[in-house]
Amino acid sequence: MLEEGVQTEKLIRETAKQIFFQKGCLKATTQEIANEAGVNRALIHYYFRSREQLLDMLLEEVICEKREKMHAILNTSLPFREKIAAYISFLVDRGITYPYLDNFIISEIARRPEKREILSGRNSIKSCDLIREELEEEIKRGRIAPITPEHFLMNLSSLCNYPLLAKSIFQTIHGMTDATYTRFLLDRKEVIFRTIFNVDLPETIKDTKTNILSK
Amino acid sequence: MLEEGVQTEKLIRETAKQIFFQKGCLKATTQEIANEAGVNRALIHYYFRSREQLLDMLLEEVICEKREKMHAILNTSLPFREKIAAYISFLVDRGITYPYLDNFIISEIARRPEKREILSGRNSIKSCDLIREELEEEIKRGRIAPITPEHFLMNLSSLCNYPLLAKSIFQTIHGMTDATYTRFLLDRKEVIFRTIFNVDLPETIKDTKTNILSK
Amino acid sequence: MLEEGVQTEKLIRETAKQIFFQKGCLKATTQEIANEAGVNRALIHYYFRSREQLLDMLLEEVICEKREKMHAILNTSLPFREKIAAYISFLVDRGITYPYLDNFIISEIARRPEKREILSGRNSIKSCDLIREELEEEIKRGRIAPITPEHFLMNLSSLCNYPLLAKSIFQTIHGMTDATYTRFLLDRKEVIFRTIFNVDLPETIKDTKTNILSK
Amino acid sequence: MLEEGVQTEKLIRETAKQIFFQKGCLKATTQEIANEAGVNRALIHYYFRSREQLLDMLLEEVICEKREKMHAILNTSLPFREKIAAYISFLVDRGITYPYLDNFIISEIARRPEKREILSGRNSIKSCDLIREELEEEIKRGRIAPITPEHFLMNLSSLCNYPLLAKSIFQTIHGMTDATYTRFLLDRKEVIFRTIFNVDLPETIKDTKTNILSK
DNA sequence: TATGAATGAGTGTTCATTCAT
DNA sequence: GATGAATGAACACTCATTCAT
Repeated sequence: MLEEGVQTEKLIRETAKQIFFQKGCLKATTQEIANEAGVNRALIHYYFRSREQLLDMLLEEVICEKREKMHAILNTSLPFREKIAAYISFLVDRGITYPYLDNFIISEIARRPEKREILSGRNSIKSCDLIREELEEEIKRGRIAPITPEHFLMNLSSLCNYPLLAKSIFQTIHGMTDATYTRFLLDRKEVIFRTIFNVDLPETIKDTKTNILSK
Repeated sequence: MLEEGVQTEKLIRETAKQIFFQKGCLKATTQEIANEAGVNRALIHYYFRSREQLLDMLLEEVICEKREKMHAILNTSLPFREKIAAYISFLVDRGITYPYLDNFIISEIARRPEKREILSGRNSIKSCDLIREELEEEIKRGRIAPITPEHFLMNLSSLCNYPLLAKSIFQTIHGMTDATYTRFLLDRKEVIFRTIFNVDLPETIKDTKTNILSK
Repeated sequence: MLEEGVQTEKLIRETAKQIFFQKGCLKATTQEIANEAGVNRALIHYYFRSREQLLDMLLEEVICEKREKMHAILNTSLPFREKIAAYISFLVDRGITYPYLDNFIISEIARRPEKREILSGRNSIKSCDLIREELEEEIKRGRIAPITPEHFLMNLSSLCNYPLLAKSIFQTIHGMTDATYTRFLLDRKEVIFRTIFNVDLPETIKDTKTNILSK
Repeated sequence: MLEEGVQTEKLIRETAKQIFFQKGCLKATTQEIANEAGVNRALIHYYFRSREQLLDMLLEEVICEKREKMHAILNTSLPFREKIAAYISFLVDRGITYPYLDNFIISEIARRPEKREILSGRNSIKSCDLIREELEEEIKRGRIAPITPEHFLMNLSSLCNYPLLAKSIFQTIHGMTDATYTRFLLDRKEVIFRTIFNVDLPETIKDTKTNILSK
């Protein structure tokens, strides 16, 4: 195959994602990545020039993908509550896959503030603009307590992301096993919906293709 | 003075806290700490033996202090909602002081899982046990939607901590200045209360010594 | 060449042996070894992981080699006196090559008693067992004064090794040049034989392939 | 007392001798010496200016003392064999007290050849000159095989000193306990006499004040 | 006389990176 | 494309030494 190299590049990228975003090894060395991927350390530089550029590429990739999916969900023509239910479900599932992603981004930006750029996708519409009108409509109808879209989204993000980020802290304090904690996390999908809207997640939503109880 | 050394030790400790927990420089070197504190690098080893032990000491100190204050708040004889209002206020203020603390803990535990010990204070009562009965009472009275104490506390922690943790992310995405963001954070005290209890924060609480709008 | 690295590794090893066992620089730093070998300091860690492991490798190598040669000599079918003559010759020549070896071993064991292991080769036969019977036979025949094999071997070792070990001391006290001292050492081959057996070293032995006057 | 300082100085000196010459810790730090002596580290510099000067002082002291006693023995009017018996006894006992002394001297001289000076006591008569005539007389009388005084003394030194120096090596190879080895060393007093003179150590010598079986 | 505090020079070690093959 | 060898820059850490008290 001609694309043997392409596969190797992908192998390195996926391995690095695992190490950084799943295992949370922020300081993982190129050697550790190479070992885990079963390739020569020098190959990392062959494909990515430097550790730093590999990092940036990973971040860009993972952040863009996330943003696109989030926007896709918010752009659907679903009713507001279903849309948010899908959003919650996506965030939680995403967090289960890459629990340390936020942690990683935060640390990286603290280290090199220039990297903020990666976050603010060029000419991309802000999430809060996507829901502003709908949210106002819901408030007007009295289906949700008055709140700005920024606080609304921050609430959502917080309730979805923090429990994943703080997995190790919470698990330790409450003495939960990995299984118990994953169960706890999935339960949260409903809890978060109820906390946000102050009503139970309707059975109709649970069963739709938004698949809020997946995984 | 006899306590000249004690002062220097404290200076190093406080400087390190700033660098690690306020500036979020997880990988700060001993040299950077020494420079910032204006002392010789070797002094850090003189007082703390190793970078690792300095880290542990800082964590222990800051975590214990936080846990004690949190428990103190939850142990007061205040009505439930006031207690929680105070709790929120404390968490947010705390987060403004040391925004990167959770981030730091998470990274440290990912690196050295043994450090979980530092979190689980010896023979300390779990927070959720402190509120279990009161929460059940509130639920029975219909003053809050049914929820387990674990999820209740997780909601609280998430809503308070994440916005601080993710300051750099959110600030970038929404193009907020530092001042705007601090304002946003303080606003959240009321937003969080409303999100949790689905009622406005009563004026009476705002004005009491729980001082929910402080800072 | 494929073995370029192997050569460099050997270069480092041989250089280190010279510095430690010939020049007697017990405290030689990795930098000094690297300088002497004309390589980068980091290469030492590339090949040997740590200074400690380099040391252990050198010791193991040099001790094993010595033990094997000693046992080979004691296992030959030569007459006893010739065997011992060969043994003396080997020890003295060996000592001229690596005068500080014993000194090094002694210091290392004082520093890390665990290293005794390196000395006691796994399942290796003790030297004194190899000569016990022959020595008893010689004593019975009245060709040597009664002595235990342990004392006999200790006498041999002492008479051969100490003059090399203490080269600097003796040379200073007696004001000998390097050349004079080497002559003195080679003379000792005969002196030692005479001291042990109380007879002159026979001309026949001198000329044989045991080559007692070599070097 | 006015001489409190003098006592402290002596305490440090004796402690250092133990560490260096008895325990064989060549690389012992000033901190280790201070700890062992129970004094402040800075005191070592107060009394001895530097670690190096402390070392030199210890060496000078211990070497001079040894040389004087050795010369005293060789200068007595005892018959030659008794004199040598006393010499052997002294060397072995000395070695039991400070087994690592020679090792230390050798290492120091390898490190700083200037220190040879310490060995060659100013205007002191060489040991071999002290016995030359007597030895020649003994050879003429046929009481000992022909040998130069240099080789004779080297034999003596080797047979007495090496077993002490190489204690750790020999003990390991032959699996001897400390007690067994000390017994072995004391036995050597007679063995050495026999090896040198090819006759048993007379009972009359054993019982005299030269006390060859002491300790 | 004695000491805690402070420092500079060095030491082993790690790591990302480069290069010849 | 891929790799072993090699390197420079940095890192935590140690230690003898100095100094003010």
